Amino acid sequence: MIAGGRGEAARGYHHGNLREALVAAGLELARTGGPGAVVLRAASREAGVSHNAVYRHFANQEGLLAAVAQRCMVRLSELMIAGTERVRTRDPVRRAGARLEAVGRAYIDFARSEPGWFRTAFSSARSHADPGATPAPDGAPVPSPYDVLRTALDDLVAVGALPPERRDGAEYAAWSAVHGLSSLLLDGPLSELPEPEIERAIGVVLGSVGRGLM
Amino acid sequence: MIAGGRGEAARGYHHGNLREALVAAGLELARTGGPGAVVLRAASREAGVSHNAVYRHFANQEGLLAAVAQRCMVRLSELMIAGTERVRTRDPVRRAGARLEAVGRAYIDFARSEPGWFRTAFSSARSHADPGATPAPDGAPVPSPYDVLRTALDDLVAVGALPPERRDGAEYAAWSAVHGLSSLLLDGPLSELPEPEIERAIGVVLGSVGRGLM
DNA sequence: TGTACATCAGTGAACGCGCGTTCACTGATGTAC
DNA sequence: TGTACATCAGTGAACGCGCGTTCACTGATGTAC
Repeated sequence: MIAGGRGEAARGYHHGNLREALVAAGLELARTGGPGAVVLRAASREAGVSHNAVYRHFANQEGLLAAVAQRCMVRLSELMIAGTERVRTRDPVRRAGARLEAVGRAYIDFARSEPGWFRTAFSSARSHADPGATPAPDGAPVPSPYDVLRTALDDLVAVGALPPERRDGAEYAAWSAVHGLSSLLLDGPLSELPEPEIERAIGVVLGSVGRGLM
Repeated sequence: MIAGGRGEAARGYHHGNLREALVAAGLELARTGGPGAVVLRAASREAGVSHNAVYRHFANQEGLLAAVAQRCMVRLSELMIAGTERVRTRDPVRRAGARLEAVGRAYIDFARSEPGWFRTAFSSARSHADPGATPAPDGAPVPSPYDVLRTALDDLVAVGALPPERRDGAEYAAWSAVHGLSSLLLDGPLSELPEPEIERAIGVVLGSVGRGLM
């Protein structure tokens, strides 16, 4: 009961897990304000700590932002994985197709329901999504969104739904379509579309991805 | 020789065309630094004028940025139009297809060659690309990028290359793919791809757009 | 078990920065008579 | 053609803001003996 997470107890001079608290505060800031809102002083304020305590755990503000961005990327991955796992279709061919669609839908859902996090995930100049697995928040490695997409495409080939000669580069097409729609819905002209039209656009894009691969 | 544009002459107390000079300065700032670099004081500095003179021509900094963003959007439109006009194919069906591809390629080229302008064009919370034609820099109305894309798709239907029942919503699919690839190449993980692989990705995406429509 | 001491994780004050915006102003321009 | 005056487009000083970062510091923690 003493050393527990965020409770009042054991909050003496030493915080206990300030790094984690700062990332959590940064996530809260990013959620509403996007990457620009992840500022050092606000994060430390929210963590209840003087602002230069941050330098004990991060090289500078950029380091904090990078940690927050990576966390956002992990959340995206988790949602994509959860999406594929929710598919219950029995037929292998149809299941592989449904999984690819679920991956895309999860991506777009994340962007729409958590725009601040989505923008933050892609804010750091240099990628966090690209290289294989990222060290996860709780220790277990989490595949990148890119990995999740690749797996879905590989499965499509395995069940014979995607011709092997079309597999090469297919991630570019699928990823671009889904990422582009997400961006346009958040910051572009499509942000003003009424909800039913948005749903239709999502359907069109996901459908076109499927057909475009064949 | 007296009232000419940017020359030394006739630069008395009154500037002559300060609004235009400020937008030009803003464009220069946006070109290298993106939307975040379009700050009031730097723009007025570059225009050789005290910083509060800006308020004679724009309500505030946001107004200046909006004007710059709109100009970026117009440039994108112009490049897309120029791209379609460069197509020389005779056969109507193949020409319509080549034009759509040219539109997409121009879009991606703009993003890659002028990333600051591309980001600025899509920076304003509310759209500048969506509604019909925008009042152009020199007076003549310029169709929005969206208009250009629509025209290309309509042509595709007109020549029978795109089934009419596929026309509806087709702009979402095409635009998303091309915008998504542009974004991923600028700010996402794809920014680290070697040049030949980037070319391949562009080819894959444009090809998939074509197939996805059919 | 007790003590000395190194290390670590915080504090608090201060720095300089560029920003957007407001204020009262003044010099230039153009128009009415 | 000349003059009075309103309007307009700039100036210059000042405001308050929150930011990132650095400095010298101090209280807490853990370890060697």
